[in-house]
Amino acid sequence: KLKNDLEREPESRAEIEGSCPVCGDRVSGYHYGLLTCESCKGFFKRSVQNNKHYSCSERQRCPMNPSQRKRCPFCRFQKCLAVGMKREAVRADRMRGGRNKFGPFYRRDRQLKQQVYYQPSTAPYRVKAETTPTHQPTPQSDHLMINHPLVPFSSEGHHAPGLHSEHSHGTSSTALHWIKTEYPLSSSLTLVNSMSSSMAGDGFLPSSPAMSASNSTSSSTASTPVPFPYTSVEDPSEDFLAQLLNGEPEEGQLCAKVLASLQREQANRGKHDCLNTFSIMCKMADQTLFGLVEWARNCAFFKDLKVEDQMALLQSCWSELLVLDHLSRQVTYAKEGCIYLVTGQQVKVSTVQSQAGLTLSSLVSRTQDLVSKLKALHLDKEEFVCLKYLVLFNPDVKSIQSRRQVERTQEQVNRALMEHTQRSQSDKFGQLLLRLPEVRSISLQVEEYLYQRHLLGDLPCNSLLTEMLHTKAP
DNA sequence: CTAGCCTTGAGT
DNA sequence: ACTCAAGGCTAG
Repeated sequence: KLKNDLEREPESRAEIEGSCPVCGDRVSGYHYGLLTCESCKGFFKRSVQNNKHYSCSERQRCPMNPSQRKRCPFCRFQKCLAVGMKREAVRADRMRGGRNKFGPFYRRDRQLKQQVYYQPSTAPYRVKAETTPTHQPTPQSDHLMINHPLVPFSSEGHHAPGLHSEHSHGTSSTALHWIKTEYPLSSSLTLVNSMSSSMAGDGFLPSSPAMSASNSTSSSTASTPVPFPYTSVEDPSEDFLAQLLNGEPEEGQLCAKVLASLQREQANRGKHDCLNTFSIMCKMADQTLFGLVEWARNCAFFKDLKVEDQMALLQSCWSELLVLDHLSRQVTYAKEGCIYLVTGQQVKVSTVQSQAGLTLSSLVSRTQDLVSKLKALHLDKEEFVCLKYLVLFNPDVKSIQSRRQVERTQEQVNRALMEHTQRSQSDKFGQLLLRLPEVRSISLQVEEYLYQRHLLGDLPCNSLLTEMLHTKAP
């Protein structure tokens, strides 16, 4: 019997842990944010510690597998970052042993995987037969789940001596609260609790590992400036775009995060106390919104703005960002006739339409129309980021203090988008910009719809969504 | 450089 | 006392 157990153990372990997301080799544990093999762990460590800059002699898409991974360190390192390995987890002070702050996340992630593994049929989310008899969590999304801890780590304190100076003392109007603190609504929402508990001490060093193009101004060994990964670019506008792109979150991680939060939500309620579909959608939107706020806070140019301006911009465009985000997800992932949710599930449009009321129904059709138009234009991710930036940096928002700065950024992005689109189709640029009014219009309708439901008491309380609806500028 | 194995040490 | 992710070491 014991022998049986001993024999079976490694099997199931292997199945749960899967293979290294970088090269496919055998996983040896959590390393720098997720489960990877021993060699990729070592490679990542060396690369970050020695501040390596590789380049690729091919077309930056070299195959990654155990036998070929040595061939192209550039592609290997890129893949490491792409799957979510964290530079912040490599210690600047080289201290050995002990645990860092990610420890709790590893534990949580392990638990989540156990759950998912042992109840594949209860599958990640029961969106309830009401609207979706059709979803099957694709094997691909399962794979993502397995390989990504739900970890949006943003800062590893680096316990660098003498670095914690700023704390958000002083001004704290209630409305400003959520963006000033490390995470929005940290007091009330679950998403955040899990992480703020262990990271609260750090204050908010913005620490965007994304971009710091300039190199070492500080010579201290702690807080090594993070090099910009793409160095070989011929065109300045593409370089600029790469910078914007660098802050884009990875869909797989977002998906895992949202799923995890939904799962926690459901765990907190009894077995038979299921949320209705609308509430689930709200929760998804809410989590997506968190992601977008997080994105904005860390993204180039935006993080240089005054907090008040950041707030004003986000409050004015959150719904547009949400719509845009939805659209990009549809364009890149959705199958024909389906709506692709952040969670990786697909719902037939017809199913939704048959259940939806008048307003929602029209909203869905308008959105789907826009999706097909955008699909026809073959938007790439550069173009989507630009649109997001254009929507975010809106100099027409009232009460903006650094209007010049916002304007300049908008112009810069606009120019980059123009140059980028000109090389593909004749008037793609114009076509793209022409879609923005519709995005705006849809987003307004969304807000209105949500507000109605809010008045009916249908919205889950304590959501960022609700808060946004409320702080709508007069 | 690579990658397997070894040593550390905070968190449990 | 044990765990297990960090860093270290070293043959190939």
